[in-house]
Amino acid sequence: MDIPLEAAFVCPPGLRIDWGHPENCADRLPMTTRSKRPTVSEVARLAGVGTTTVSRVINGSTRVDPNTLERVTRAIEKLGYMPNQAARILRGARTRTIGLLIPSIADPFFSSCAEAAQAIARVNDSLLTVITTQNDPHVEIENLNVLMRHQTDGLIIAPANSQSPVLRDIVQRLTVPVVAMDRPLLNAGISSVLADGFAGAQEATQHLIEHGRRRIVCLTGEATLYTIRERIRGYRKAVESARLPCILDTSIRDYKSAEYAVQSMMSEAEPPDAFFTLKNSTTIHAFEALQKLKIAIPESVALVGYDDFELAATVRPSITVVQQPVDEIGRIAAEILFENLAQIGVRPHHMEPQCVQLKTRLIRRSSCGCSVLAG
Amino acid sequence: MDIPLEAAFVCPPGLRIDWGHPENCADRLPMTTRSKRPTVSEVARLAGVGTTTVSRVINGSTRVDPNTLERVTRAIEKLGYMPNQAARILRGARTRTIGLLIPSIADPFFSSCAEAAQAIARVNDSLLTVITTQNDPHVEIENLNVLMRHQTDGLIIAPANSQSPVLRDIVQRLTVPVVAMDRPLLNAGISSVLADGFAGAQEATQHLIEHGRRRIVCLTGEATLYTIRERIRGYRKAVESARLPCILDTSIRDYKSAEYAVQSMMSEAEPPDAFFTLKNSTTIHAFEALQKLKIAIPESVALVGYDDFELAATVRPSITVVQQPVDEIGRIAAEILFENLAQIGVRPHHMEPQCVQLKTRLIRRSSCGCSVLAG
DNA sequence: CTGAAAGCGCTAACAT
DNA sequence: ATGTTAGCGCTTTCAG
Repeated sequence: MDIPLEAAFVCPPGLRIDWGHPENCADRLPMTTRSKRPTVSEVARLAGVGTTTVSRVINGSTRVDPNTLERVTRAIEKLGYMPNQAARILRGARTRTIGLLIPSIADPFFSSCAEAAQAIARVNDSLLTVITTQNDPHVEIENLNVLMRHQTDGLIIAPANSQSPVLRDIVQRLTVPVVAMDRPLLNAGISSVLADGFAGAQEATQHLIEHGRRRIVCLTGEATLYTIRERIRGYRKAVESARLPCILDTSIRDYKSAEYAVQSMMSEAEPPDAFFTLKNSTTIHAFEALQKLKIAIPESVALVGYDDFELAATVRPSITVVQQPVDEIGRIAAEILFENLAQIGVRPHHMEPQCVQLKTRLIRRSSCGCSVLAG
Repeated sequence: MDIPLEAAFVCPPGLRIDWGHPENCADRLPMTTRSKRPTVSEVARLAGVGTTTVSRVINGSTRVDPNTLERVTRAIEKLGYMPNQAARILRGARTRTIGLLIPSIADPFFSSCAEAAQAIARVNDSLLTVITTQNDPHVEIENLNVLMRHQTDGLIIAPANSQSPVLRDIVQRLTVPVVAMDRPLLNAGISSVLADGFAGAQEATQHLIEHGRRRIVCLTGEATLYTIRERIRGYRKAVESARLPCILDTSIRDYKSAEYAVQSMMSEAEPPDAFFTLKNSTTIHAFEALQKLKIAIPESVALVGYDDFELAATVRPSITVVQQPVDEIGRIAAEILFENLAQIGVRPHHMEPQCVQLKTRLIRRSSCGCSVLAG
């Protein structure tokens, strides 16, 4: 038994929803807003003991007389006492809060990562504080400072720029553990959890080649992100190995640009026979444009997208994609962070940074030319 | 000028990425992990002043000699000093953290709300801590306690059960402001920000009726949530006003159950001529089932869904939906929370609770029978 | 304009 | 087994 009385804080008296005694409910705290919460000394006074004893009870020390323990426990319940976190933190305790610094919460990829990370935080009795960067390096650094001011125990970050020397310097002089997620932070000596975009893109491109496609155009969207670059590398590797042309198009930003790009490419002398899109929005825009222009998928052009999305299987034709282990990424990043946290104090310095590369999975549906069972 | 030197904390010396002096970068803090951060007294000593003066400088008091201010500022920068939040909080300052208690982060609806709320928190110089309930009342209460232990300044919550007396009691005796989001918490005397599901569903059903549909089946999915109930009320109102049968089906949980439900209904003597689905997943499952069973939309049955989703416009036929003001909900909930926070101390008790009902919008696409421009 | 000192609530030496 | 006390880092009277 470690912290036997935590239950008293988790569910203060009368608030237990399972085994509560209704008669305890109504009359504990006055309805007028209590501005001051009870403190250890008040509990101590009521129980007729010293503050140390109360502290020991709260923290589950066994060296307390069963009799006193009983009295103290009752005093705690009577007062509805809850320890003041700030005081504990001031004395050096952890804040039990970790920070998550990501481009956006609304992005399904990152929101899934966040959900997974939060679950791990919960298991480790910690909270997750989410703050977004919109991929703006300035905002990123500012928010990183905000997080540090709030003394989060550690940090998971998806760096806007994997090579930013400024960010690297800041992270290196941080005294709390940091884990990079989805994108590494190069030479910062921190662990990172990534999906293997190179292999994923290579496999996808290779698959298209096996379908007999010869002019495979890679629709990158904005190509500044590390992840996108890796995918480009994978694509390039595959086409070059097959002595096929490497054709990159970075122009697609929205539906309009997609329609324009597709239309002009398809009316060239040697039109593409496949598109490989490197991110979700690009896949969708390209798909819509193809539909609108009545270009048959996969007959005229095949389509493979990077990153799965809910309706990829539902649209007609269903879209073949490279699927990333989204939850895993968030989960493992958080797990590594808490492992690091557990090491602090045990070993003089932080753990050896590790770089976890997660495998992607090619989900074969119809748009690549595979014939799949309907549904 | 309010807190003129916060800049010093936002961007400690050498870490400014715009106007930084590179030569300041490398040699400030020793590479060995500094376990102890500098404190006010260290700054005071270095600047040759008292701690009071340092505090004044930090907090932007104007009553400081320009000369001393200069010295102190330099000392702060030299040491890379950052105030210790815990100490401030212990003295009664806000934690500048608000909590968000939602069913799931991965759900696009709530992740969008969260993004909007986080943006408002940022504007108010606060952090957002997200914690999920999976709609489990037990988890909800436990997590609410966790949040309170962490002394968040306030709380935004999407209650798993709008009528839970237990949750109501807990919330009522909380000393921090609470705002309900998406779903109210009845009789708890707190503000709430909701989308008007009743009106939205009524309008959608009405629209189907205007298209000449007579047997409109409402596919509710799980019908325990407040929001779903409101939508059912709206549907019922519309069909009953038109003296049409009110047909509810609560059976759809996944693709399988959707296929089964659709198939059996369509083979009845009087098959439905329209489906009104009350949530995203139900819409998608029904749509897939209809596709699979080769039932023409909207010729055989029309389809209208509640809640918009990215590809609703892309699938064929495009799906007519009731669109909720997602960002607004998160934004306004957070705004009200910070308004309440601002009132504390000014007025003796919290502000009058307000209930904001946001209008939904019917997005007319093809599946309802409207002929829309392609795209 | 500036400084000394008290005290926020808690825990850990160090007594007893 | 239990109590006394110092002090975490900060702000804020209250004096100078």
